[in-house]
Amino acid sequence: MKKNFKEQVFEKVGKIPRGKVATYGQIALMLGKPRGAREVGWMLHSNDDHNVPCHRVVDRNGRLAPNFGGPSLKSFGRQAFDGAKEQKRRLEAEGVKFIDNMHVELKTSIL
DNA sequence: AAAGTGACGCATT
DNA sequence: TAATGCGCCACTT
Repeated sequence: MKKNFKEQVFEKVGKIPRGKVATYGQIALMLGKPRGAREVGWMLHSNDDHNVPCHRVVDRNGRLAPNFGGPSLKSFGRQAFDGAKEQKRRLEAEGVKFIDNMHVELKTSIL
């Protein structure tokens, strides 16, 4: 259980204001790693701290992380993505607008 | 230590 | 919401 990177990632994600989302790439950029997008998402899946609103983190297209469509997939099925429905509802509750069932308005990104 | 892995990003097909 | 391949960086075994 290292720290460093994860800590930084969590901090950035935790700083995302309510009603906004951030992309892995942007977070990575903030950490000084323009190509570290993967690592950002990785920390989240590896650590999935319930204090970190992973659901506010989307990919560069504004799409949410792959939910694998159902809780049957033990791979993730975490509180972060309890299900596309759940996640969408959650983000909408915070003021994030969806352009599709899986896409949020990138205009709502922190950048 | 080396290889494998991965919730991405971008170019190409 | 194409799919595939390559690159990047950190973590695990």
